[in-house]
Amino acid sequence: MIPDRPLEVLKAIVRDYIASKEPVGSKSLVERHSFGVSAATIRNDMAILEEEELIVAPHTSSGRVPTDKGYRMFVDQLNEVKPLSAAEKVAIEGFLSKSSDLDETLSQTVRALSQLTNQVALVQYPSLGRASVRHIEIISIDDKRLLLMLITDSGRIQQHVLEISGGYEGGDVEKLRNMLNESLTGKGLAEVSAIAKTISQKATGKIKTLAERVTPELLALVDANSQEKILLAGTSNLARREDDFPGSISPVLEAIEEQVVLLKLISEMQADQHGVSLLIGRENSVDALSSTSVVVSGYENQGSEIAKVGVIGPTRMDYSSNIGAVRAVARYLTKSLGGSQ
Amino acid sequence: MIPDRPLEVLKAIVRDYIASKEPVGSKSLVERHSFGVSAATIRNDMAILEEEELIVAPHTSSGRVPTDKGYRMFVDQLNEVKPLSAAEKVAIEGFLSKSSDLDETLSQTVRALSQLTNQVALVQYPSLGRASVRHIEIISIDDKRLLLMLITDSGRIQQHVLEISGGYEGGDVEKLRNMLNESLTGKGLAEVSAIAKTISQKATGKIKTLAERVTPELLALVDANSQEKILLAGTSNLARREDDFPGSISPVLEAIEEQVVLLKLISEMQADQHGVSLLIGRENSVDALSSTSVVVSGYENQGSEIAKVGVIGPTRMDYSSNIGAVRAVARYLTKSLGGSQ
DNA sequence: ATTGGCACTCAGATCCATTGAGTGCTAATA
DNA sequence: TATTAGCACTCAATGGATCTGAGTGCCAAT
Repeated sequence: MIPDRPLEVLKAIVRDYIASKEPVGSKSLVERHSFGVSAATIRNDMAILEEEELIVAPHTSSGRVPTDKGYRMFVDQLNEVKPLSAAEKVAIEGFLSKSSDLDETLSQTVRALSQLTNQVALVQYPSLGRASVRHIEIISIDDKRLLLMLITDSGRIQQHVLEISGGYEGGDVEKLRNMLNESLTGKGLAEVSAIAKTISQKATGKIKTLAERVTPELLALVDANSQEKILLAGTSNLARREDDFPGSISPVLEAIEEQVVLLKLISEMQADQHGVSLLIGRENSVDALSSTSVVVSGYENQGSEIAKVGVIGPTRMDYSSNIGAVRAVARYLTKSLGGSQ
Repeated sequence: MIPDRPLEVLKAIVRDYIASKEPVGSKSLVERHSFGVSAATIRNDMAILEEEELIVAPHTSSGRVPTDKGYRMFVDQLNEVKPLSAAEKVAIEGFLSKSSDLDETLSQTVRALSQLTNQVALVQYPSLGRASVRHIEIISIDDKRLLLMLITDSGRIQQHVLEISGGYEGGDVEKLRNMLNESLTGKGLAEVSAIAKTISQKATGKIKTLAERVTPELLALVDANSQEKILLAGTSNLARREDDFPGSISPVLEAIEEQVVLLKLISEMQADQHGVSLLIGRENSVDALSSTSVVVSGYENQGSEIAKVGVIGPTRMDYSSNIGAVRAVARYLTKSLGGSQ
């Protein structure tokens, strides 16, 4: 629908604007790129683009700036993303190969991604969804307290200390633990609730008392596990791009700190052509984030996507390299999890 | 050494400047406060203060602004800090009474403090120092991986997943766990290294192999435990006070994200009169933080200080209420830990 | 020791002219 | 029909020049 040259012009505008932060005009455009035509022709093309709301002029008679729609068209046209440099690959490998511990892996990943892209990086913890119980552990810390742990097959470990009023014996704890593990290991988290109840009922005597104290906490853990969690890194990268935000950055930072908002945002995103999914500017529903874009990709364990990883930055970002970085990091993460799970 | 009225003038200047962000002059000073004297007299007093480098004029002939030294004198003169309102107390209680889990307690605390003060709040995890081993746990997750846990008496729980190449039996793991607990429980973290070695030597056969794999990881955990950790909240509060920072906030945010720097800073701080310790502006050694002040207080467990909690914000902050809030939160935290440990 | 008075300073606001990159339109051209 | 040169026009940004007012330091008088 949009002719060829105008499309090229759009791409050039986006690229120049990303590089310079200055609205770009027809003259500088013909100077920097070699379209075989004159500035006047470019102006005609720009009129088309403006008609389609792909670009807009901040003031009557100054250069043009891409709209959200313009950026969108730009990335949709993007058929190859900037691959990582060898050095970057090495850096990622170094970051990720160290640990087989989920917590560490994720926190290293998010830091790596933020350094790679110079954006705010985020990684979502593997969520309940398809997760199942790998192991339940109850440890007696002292005679008044128990440490309850839930380990899921995604590698996520959740623990909670609970206080016990009445006395109990080591044997009881062990019995309860075995009961729980026998009936729950391998079960999906969603099923835990129902099963745990029957255990409470089956038990007798002291163990029953104990079970009645422990199972609610176990369910709370499951709940906390399903309550998704996000790890952030590189917040200061946003601040460095202050000028890309209209009034002040602080509402943006606030919105990003608000995990619930972010989670809702990224969980609604579905990967497109590059295995990467993005929201540009007002495409996302959060008002404070109207001048930011989000780039995420899913990462997998055992063949199915378990959570997302990505970056968030000003709408005026280098989409090509950010998409490349996010995609690469997601792959490395998948590989790293696959290797150790 | 500094006469009475000038001191009062200093206090008024600090308060007015904090409230208005405008350099304050002699005239507005006599208007807003009822010194019984004229503006000219105030000017004389201000000359004294300027002589002592407690205040400074941004430009020849504009109002005065407190220097770091001025703020310092101000807070040192502060003999009563703003107590929390009833509503604030209720809010804290609500925040902190929920959990007996260290992780949760701390993260709730730091969020509460940041909301209370509208500053960036930070809490340091209890560090090794006087901490000792309460319990060591080894859990076999599957036939290739073990989960190693270290629980200290400060309530900190640290875990690490490690992969085992050779096969092992459940009994071996249990034996090793018992050996470790018998010899390490109650011992200070500093002693763990030496003792763990002798265990490796004492063990035989399969257990020895296992021990040789596990103890290094255990030491790494101890190390990670001694490697202090800080929890932050409310970063966006800094951004909201953008104008209080000369060029851009981003170097400030960067410095704050850099845990190592922060840790060094707060660990060198020693409580003064109010049980609270503060660094004002350039009193701290970090360049990027030269226009911020740090307010911290220690919190205790079993009678001795185990870590710090506090806020960091622009030098132009409301010291009185921030000191009050930090002190109160530290006390609540101490109480909350004492109750559950 | 305090004060009224006064000359002086200087950042910030306001106004104005200039500049220049950029536009839209039209008439000529390939 | 698509392209282009030319031209009048717009308007943000820039850089004085000027004005204003809050604030100062100092001095002589109380």
